[in-house]
Amino acid sequence: MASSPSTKPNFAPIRTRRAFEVICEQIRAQLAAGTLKAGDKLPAERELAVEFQVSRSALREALRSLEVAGIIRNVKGAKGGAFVQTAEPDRIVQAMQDYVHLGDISLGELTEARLALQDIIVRLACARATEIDLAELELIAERTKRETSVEARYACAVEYYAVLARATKNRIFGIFVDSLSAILHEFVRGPDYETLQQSLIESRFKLVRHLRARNEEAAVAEMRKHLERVHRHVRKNSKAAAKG
Amino acid sequence: MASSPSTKPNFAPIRTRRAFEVICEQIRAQLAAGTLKAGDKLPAERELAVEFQVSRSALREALRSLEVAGIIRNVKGAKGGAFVQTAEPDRIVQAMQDYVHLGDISLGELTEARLALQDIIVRLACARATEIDLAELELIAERTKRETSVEARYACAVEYYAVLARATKNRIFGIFVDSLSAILHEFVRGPDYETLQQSLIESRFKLVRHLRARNEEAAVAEMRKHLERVHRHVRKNSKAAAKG
DNA sequence: GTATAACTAATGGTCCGACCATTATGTCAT
DNA sequence: ATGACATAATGGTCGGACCATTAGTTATAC
Repeated sequence: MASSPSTKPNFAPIRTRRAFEVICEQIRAQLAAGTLKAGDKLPAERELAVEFQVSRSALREALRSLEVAGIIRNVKGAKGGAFVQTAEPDRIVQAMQDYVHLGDISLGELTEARLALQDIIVRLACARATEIDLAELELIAERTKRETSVEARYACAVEYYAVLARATKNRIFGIFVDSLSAILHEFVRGPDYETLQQSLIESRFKLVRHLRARNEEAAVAEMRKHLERVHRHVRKNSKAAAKG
Repeated sequence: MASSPSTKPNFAPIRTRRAFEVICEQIRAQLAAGTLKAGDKLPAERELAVEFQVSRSALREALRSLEVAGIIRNVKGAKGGAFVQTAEPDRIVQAMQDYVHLGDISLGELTEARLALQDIIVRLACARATEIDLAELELIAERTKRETSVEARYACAVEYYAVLARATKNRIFGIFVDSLSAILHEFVRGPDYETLQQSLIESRFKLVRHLRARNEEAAVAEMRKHLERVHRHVRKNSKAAAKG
């Protein structure tokens, strides 16, 4: 406001670099560079603190961040320490869940994304699913039929989608599907969910039959029909919850 | 191994619940329940520590986790504190990046996923893009032409994809695209990238023209052609890096 | 009166040192 | 050999201290 007009301010936003951030970056860099990889063990906290020339508290905050990010796992006791983890998509799912909770992502966006995503997945799975994949899908569908609790059957459904995604041989789709499943889980409860579940099982068998026949269009159509029923239910519940 | 065969072990994996985890959960729960929402300010650390009956260190580790997860932001000074953040997809992108670094997600998976994703996005954008969206896309393409540095032009490309994703009116796709852009960024460097960039600009204009004409198939075809060129380049670089 | 400077209080960031809980390993008595 | 016990390593927690930054308040200068 009171700046002289002759010189353009052009200030760069200063950024206080906290100790733990720098430590995290260094460790992440070693990870990207490959000097650190899954299974490796970091030195003990007290040792690392000396190495980085920070207090143990600051170092611990860095390790805690990395642990929360799913990069390391802290195990205590003798021969314990911070171990670099193998990749787990859980954190991505968690991040997406946080995002949805914090923001105003609508149910419509979620269901639309899922529909579009499953379209791709079914097409790829139709081309690439092995007999092992198909058999596993059938097995899960069979198991779903035998399960008694609503919760157990839902878990089966999640697994079914996950295995289907795996059949694409592309793990990226698996992550996306897992994330959406986890988020939509919160909306799925309702009075008539149990009867819906029952009627969905047959659809899962049909899908496998289409996949085995490599009938892409029929498979996609079956999945769309399937999901649209689920989403109708979800929307109804959501509306009921908003009213109640 | 040495367990008695008469009794099935069936042990539940015990889980040491650390203080900071419990704190995180409670705060996350309040978030999901809506009692905490974006913009709210948490009590001061020393105060919260008393409330949770833990030491300040333990509480700080919890806050640090939440900050790393993008849920809160710690601002210091008087009237500072932990503020609940508005939703930012950055953390999801970060989580995906970590996953790729840690795991063995191949370049092929990344490019395939991007291709499939952009297919959907182009189709949706074709149906829903407003004139404002289209004008912005053109503006970015124009700006790309004027930029001189490779890095600046790449930033324009990322922005172009982001705006295109926004044109779908579904933020989920935006997140996916941002994530893949960030990850693929690492692979994009190379000797002849500059000449490639130049030749890609025209393709961006063409895509906008197809979108404006609501010609879905032409738009999808243009995007596929565009991406396949980029991915060929990326693969070549990747192979060169592996050899070198 | 107004503007500037100095002071004060609140708050996150860091450090230190201590102790606890858990775990692996070595040791010793039986 | 085997089981109980001691030992050491290591993460988890605690409490207190001080620093740096920031917003508000008060004093001072003009």
